[in-house]
Amino acid sequence: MNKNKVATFGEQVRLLREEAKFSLREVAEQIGIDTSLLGKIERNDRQPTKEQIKFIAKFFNIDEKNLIKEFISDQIAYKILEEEADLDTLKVAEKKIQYLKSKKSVPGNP
Amino acid sequence: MNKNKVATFGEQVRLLREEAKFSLREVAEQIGIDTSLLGKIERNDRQPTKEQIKFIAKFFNIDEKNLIKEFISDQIAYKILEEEADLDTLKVAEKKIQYLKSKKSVPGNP
DNA sequence: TTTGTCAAGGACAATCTTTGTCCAAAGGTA
DNA sequence: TACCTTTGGACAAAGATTGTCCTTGACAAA
Repeated sequence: MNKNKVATFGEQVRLLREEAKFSLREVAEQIGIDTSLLGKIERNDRQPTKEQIKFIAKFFNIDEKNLIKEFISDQIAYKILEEEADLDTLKVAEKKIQYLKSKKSVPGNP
Repeated sequence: MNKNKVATFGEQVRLLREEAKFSLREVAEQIGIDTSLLGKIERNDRQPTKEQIKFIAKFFNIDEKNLIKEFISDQIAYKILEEEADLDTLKVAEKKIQYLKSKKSVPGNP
């Protein structure tokens, strides 16, 4: 798969599947879920569980951690869009992550 | 309030309240919620609704949009932390936001 | 046409999560 | 003691999500 192409989690899964020339049914069966559910996941109208992501990664033989990252970044992207939040909200979030990490690692802090 | 200080949504609300020398009860009463709930919001163990954020902004006479941004960035920060995701997940999210925005704005696209 | 496969999407029960309140307890102050 | 503040547990009510089943439409092959 083209690594430079930006695509949502679902789109990426669909691409993987189409490249490998599988039908939804074939893949869903292997993963152990309903055909319809996999279709929804590919269209981003159902969120996959961690388990399902693992199965998908295993099925297509791709890195699981990376696929999870794709999923989480999707969730963040959708949140920003649906809240109509400014892009720079991400910058604020980044600062907070560092702040919260440092906070946690200070000994004697709750 | 010091704009350079990074703090979570709840911490910021608490600071505002303490600076203005109000008790939880006094503020909660005005906002129309339980004292305990406001306390939890300040400790980030309950999420405020949009409505509550509006009331809080009004009460302390601060910019509502900005407070909402603080809230959303909090949510993103907590998500990254609890998923133990890489910081660069945010970069991926940013690309996806742009991608999704451009996708939506192309005429003749679903 | 008919048959078969595929994907899209609606409906819905089951399940999981979150919300908001009430209450009890701990700590402080007068 | 009496009073006030904050914390946090428990829990019903409300809300959101999941996964499945089923129907529909599109397309291709026989």
